[in-house]
Amino acid sequence: MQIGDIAQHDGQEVTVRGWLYNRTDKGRLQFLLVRDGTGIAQCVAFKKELPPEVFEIAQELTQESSIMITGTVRADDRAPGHPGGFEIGITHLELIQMADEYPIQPKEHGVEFLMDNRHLWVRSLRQWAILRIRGTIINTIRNWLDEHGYLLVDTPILTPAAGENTTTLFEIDYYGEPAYLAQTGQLYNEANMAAFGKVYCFGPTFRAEKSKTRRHLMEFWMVEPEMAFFSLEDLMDMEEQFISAIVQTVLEKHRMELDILERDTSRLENIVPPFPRISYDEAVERLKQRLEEIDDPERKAELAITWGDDFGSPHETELAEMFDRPVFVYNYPTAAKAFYMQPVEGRPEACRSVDLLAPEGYGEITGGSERIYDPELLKERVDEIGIDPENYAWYLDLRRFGTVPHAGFGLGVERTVAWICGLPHIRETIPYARMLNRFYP
RNA sequence: UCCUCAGUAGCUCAACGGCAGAGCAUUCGGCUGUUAACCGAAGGGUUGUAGGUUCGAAUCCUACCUGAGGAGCCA
Repeated sequence: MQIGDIAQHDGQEVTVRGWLYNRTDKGRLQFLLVRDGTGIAQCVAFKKELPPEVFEIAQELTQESSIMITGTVRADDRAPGHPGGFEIGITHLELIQMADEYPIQPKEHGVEFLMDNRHLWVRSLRQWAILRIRGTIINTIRNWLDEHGYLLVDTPILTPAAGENTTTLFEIDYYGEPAYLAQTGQLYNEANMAAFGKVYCFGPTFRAEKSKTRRHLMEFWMVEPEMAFFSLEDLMDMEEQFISAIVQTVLEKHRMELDILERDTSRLENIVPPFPRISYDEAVERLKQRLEEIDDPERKAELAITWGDDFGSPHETELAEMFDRPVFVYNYPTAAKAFYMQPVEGRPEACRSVDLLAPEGYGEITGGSERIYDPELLKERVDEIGIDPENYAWYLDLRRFGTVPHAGFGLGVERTVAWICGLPHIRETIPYARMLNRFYP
């Protein structure tokens, strides 16, 4: 039996294989909290009802010892667990291994200690809940896209040049040539888009930025859809459907996990289309208005803004707090964005780009745009920013052979998990976080 | 890279210029309904590293190391 299905086994004799999560020693009565990966169940051993050698094992079990338990499931309101309300009256208990003294206790620990013990920390209840939700989010991303006519077309991780010129890359040695870990699959996506219409890539992405915040990882997962004949408006329509489906699926499948995380789910129920849409111009105006209401000089300096500045995270948080669901901000200044973004008609200083800001201070979870499809203009932009056109020859080629208007975006999986789970830090949203100065274990 | 804060028992913390302490974990004893159980006992320390001030430093000063929070950059 799997503990997750315990309610369907009331009154039956079952066998559970797993690990001891915690034990309460009441002398002739032992409460064993056992986890098997699908849930946690209380197993009860009475001295009177068991052979002495079996009870003795129950009495001596250490935290995280591996065991096999046979017993009868019974409903009992007092029984803790996930799901709770049922417990197993032990009739037989077999020890697989008596675990050494386990470092992580069911109590508060510091971040450094927990990260050093991440290989064990993933067994803990909160981490179990988070990573199960992550699994569902990833699964939903793929299902939704597959069901809506998108084809998964993988893009390379080892690449010969920068995807964009703006961020730092991890360089590696490729048989004597420099190569870089991919920071986006987007340029390849554009080639694939012309072959399959609607495509997406989904994989790890690497950024060697020296970022040290609750929102950054050096290695993170990103899904990047790219669609032929899509306008910026089409893109926003699609994104709000897509994001809403992810949130609603988690709500449907993971009430128990959200409960473990003490997530306020009323904030998530709101996440349905349509999402508010404001232009960058309007966003700047709203921030300026907001600034007039603020007296604290430090806060004022943080939120100061003039047209042309990219938003920092204080700006994003402030904007997002004005709405009860994610908000699209579109038409950013061209100078603040990547070279391949389509200019706004008659207004070259702004481009057809759109970021989606999550509520509750979680910041940018998607970033996308219409791409330049005119070959001359794209060539101009490549020359302008001074990157070597030779590295981009194949990319420029795409505009010579049947170029079409198209658009796409990238969604950061970990930021999405952090937002949906209501976590203060992104490091718990990925099994093994790679951060500045930390890549063990 | 910049700013701020913190490193004391396996873990979480106290002691803030005068004997190095508690809870949890571990070991031993007690308890038939615990929810991070409880009660009693025991073991456990080069106070991050190096230097300095002082009769005396975990405590004050300097440098370094490690970590955390924030900024920038971004998903």
